[in-house]
Amino acid sequence: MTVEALRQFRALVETGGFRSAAARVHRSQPAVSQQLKSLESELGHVLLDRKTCKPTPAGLRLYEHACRLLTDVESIRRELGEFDESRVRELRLGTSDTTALYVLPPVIRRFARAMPHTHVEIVNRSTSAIA
Amino acid sequence: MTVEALRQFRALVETGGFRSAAARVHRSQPAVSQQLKSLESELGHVLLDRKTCKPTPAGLRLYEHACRLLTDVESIRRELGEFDESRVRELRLGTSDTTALYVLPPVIRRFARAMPHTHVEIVNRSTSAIA
DNA sequence: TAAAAATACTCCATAGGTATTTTAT
DNA sequence: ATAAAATACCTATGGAGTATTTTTA
Repeated sequence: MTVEALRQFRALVETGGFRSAAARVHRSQPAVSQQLKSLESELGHVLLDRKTCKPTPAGLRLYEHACRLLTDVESIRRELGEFDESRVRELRLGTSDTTALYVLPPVIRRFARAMPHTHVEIVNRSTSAIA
Repeated sequence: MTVEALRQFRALVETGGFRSAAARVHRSQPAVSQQLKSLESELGHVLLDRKTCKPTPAGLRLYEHACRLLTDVESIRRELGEFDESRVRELRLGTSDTTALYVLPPVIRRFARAMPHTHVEIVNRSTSAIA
């Protein structure tokens, strides 16, 4: 049972559909299907009625716990986030489309992992404008 | 931030050492080191003083949240577990040492994943005794 | 028949393990 | 000198994606 699975489950219950839930949590629809499936097999219960996308009794119980738990996770993040001292919070970056498309993705991915607290903003303009 | 990382962090705080924490959560010592490291980089704080193995102020806050959250996870498991109806709960298995050593591990792994609620008990005896 | 969910498959990130080095007592 | 933690490296698992099939309204 991962936090991520619970996030997705909450989205399922609250949006009432796999596609909508996927959109809410920024995942693909099959990813949400899979997480639900593994959650169900771990807990040993069907959690969601596939016709109506409404939680079963067991699912409803889980939903309530999940909300509490996720709220708690968010509050941890907020609380420790406020602790923050001197720290770069934002990086603005100007590039051409080509660079943005072919060069940046892996770079940004690594950067975001190394500096999860820095918000990255990318602006695409023509090469000359950027220069 | 995963539930597993929080479990390990709680063990670190409560046992006051990496080796002991690792033993408590059934992981290797480097695994615990790594999880702590990634937790710290995600939350942006040093959480544990490496000399004393005591939590920093931020770590202490996290510890309190972690306890609540983990208790919650356990209560979800317990609550939904009690829901259980007709279900095989135990599988007892007799084998030879050779089979147990060379054949069973991947089989048991798959089985345990597919049937997480069935407790597997393995008894090793000589082939003839098992027969 | 159209929309939604499930399945098949592929790939890659990451968690965990062992072996080893570094650090601290 | 010894014990503990960090680092290096490797492997395997599983989570997520795309493409596709199946299901249902």
